[in-house]
Amino acid sequence: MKIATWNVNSIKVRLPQLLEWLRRDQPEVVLLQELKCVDEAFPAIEIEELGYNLAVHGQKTYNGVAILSRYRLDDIRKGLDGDDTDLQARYVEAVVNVPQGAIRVASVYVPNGQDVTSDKFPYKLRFLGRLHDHIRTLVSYDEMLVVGGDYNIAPADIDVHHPKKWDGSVLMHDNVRRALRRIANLGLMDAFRVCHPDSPEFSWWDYRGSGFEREEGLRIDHLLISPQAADKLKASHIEKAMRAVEKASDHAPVVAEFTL
DNA sequence: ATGGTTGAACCTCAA
Repeated sequence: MKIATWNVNSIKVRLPQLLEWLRRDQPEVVLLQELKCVDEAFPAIEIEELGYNLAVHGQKTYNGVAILSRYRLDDIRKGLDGDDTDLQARYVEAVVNVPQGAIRVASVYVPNGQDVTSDKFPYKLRFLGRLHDHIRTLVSYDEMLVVGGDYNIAPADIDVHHPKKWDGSVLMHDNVRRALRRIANLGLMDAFRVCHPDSPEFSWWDYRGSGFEREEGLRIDHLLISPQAADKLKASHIEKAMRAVEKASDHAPVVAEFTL
């Protein structure tokens, strides 16, 4: 059973790559971020034709998240509690009905934060606090849980190609790292890091400055898994080759494999 | 050198 997360940076532009990848790798569940389209514009028919059920939480121009699943989806939830003024589409959750039981999954697009002096930075920290509070409830269900997405956080220096160069960046700031550890401390593990304790691999490379060609990447996309899911974890990898194609997203998919 | 690239929508913003 493969569960993957991928920030597509526009589902419209990336649809041919997504369809080809779904046909080739056949992941059972895919968590998408940065759709950059409203629900009505989501290419549901093309994806459903490949056998996927959908939970889409779209938004015009920015953000937008979705769940694709080969199994039926129940209990679909869109958005996080804690701030009625936050209208950004950054969270969608559902229960995947596998024959062996149920797996709760969520696709999350944590705000980038732009710069520590920007008002987007405190918004990022507040969002992470709301995510923490919601996950605290989810872990109490004692079920297989996978919260995947673009966290816009490199958890440790090994997750940054050149930590000195990125010092001060909102992607590796102490406060956001602390916010992520606070979520992990609820009992969630980073699937890729569990499988590869010492590998300096990345999931995002900046379009600017030929980041990918220079191998200047960061690992900011994660699959956080509950102990019940970690017990079944078999492998995890990053689809780096998908960052090398023509018209690539700036993110590569991160995949975790489970033996149910 | 305070740049550079991409996407969506608009003539700029967000990443």
